[in-house]
Amino acid sequence: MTNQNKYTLAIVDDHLLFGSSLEKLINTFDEFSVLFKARNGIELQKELAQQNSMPDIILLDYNMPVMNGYETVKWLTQNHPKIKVLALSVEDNEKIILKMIREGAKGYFLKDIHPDELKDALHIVMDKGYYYSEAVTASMVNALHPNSSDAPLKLKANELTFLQLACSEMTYKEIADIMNLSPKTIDGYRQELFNKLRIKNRVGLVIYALKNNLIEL
Amino acid sequence: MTNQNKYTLAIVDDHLLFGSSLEKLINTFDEFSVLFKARNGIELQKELAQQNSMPDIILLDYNMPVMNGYETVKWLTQNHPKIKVLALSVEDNEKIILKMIREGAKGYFLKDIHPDELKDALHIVMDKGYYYSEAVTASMVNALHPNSSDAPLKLKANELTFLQLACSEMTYKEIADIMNLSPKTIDGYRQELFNKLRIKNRVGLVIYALKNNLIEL
DNA sequence: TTTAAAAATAGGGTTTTTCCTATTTTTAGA
DNA sequence: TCTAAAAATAGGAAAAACCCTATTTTTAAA
Repeated sequence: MTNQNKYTLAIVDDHLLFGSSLEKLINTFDEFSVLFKARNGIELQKELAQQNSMPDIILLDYNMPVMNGYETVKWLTQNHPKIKVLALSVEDNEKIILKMIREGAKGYFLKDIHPDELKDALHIVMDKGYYYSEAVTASMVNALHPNSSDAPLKLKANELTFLQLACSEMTYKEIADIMNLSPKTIDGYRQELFNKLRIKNRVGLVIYALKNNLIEL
Repeated sequence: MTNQNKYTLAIVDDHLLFGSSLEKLINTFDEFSVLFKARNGIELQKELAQQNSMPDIILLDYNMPVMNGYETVKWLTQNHPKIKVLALSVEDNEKIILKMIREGAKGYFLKDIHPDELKDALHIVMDKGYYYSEAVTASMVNALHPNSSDAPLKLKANELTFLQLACSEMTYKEIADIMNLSPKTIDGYRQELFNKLRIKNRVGLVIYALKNNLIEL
């Protein structure tokens, strides 16, 4: 296969070493070659603007500091719908997977994938237009099965404030003073949150707040 | 340079794609070639046992599920002191850096290093025996500057277990059952920890555990 | 084997948290 | 202005958490 006929890729990853290494690997594949690399979505946009030919596939890391995978794939599907985006991540996180696919990614795989599987995936995505591994399929099945519905669960402003203050060593009485409310009102917030969040005690509150990034440590 | 004269490396990383890619990259360096790869410390031990020549350098990922970077470098410095270990991680975490260096790693760098810098690092480590980047040096300086004293504060095994269990919605009575101790003993641990950690209540325990990576969320 | 230190257990009291249910006040819309 | 829903407040009581001091058991070392 001549170089002209190869499918071209772009790699978007903030880990230089990984990006460069992956480039070498892909260039050993007969039918693929790397057109360029970028460190984040912004750099990608610049590269695409000054490139005279578009890549067929973009390998996109989810975890990037500047313009992350989610924002980037969103931008790509709007501005370059022909380019197939494959999302890449270290995390086997169902939410991320679904988010990326909803936004238009044609596939998703983990960084511990075997190189042969990557090669297969590249072929398949050029062939069929998408590549969904078993893990991804499983996630989608789960998503259609809203058993453990993970609705964002909106908290009212006061509830949130209380929740955040509860993640400290203050007593509820002290929290009531700070919020300028009766301790009994605070007690109401507490009970309401216990019910909503299906938790049993104040430690549950702290854990919930942490898991949902409602407080910083 | 003939293949015979090249310095040899081993790569230990649980992310297959990264490991394989990195291998390709390193094999493009004139003076280095990859002898073998492993996915964790256990696999590395097996490989070393059946290999007839030892690698000059081992590139070791810190984050591995089975036998992690810390344990692996410890084992290596004891069993293969001649092999130079370079630790590799995505996290710019001072504690990890220092831990690895104390255990005998000859260098540490982040996965967003530039390939050229990696190449330089490999040369330097073969030349001088170690490679400490600016980031690492900064960490060491900080370590010698115990301004914000972060004394590790050793907890006894039982205290630690209790602390971890306390970061749940269990009552102390339930924790006592699990640990097969009297609730009074648990109460003793609690009080002891409150004094040691200068905290006032159970929420303080949870926060302490989180801040010191004693529990996962 | 003796002994001192460490670990575990106990008693008992105070405070805070947790859990009901019910009433008053405030707010927003008809 | 009237009214229903939401928010705030209250009382009371059981459970859990918290605190201090003291005794028994276990452990390790002399």
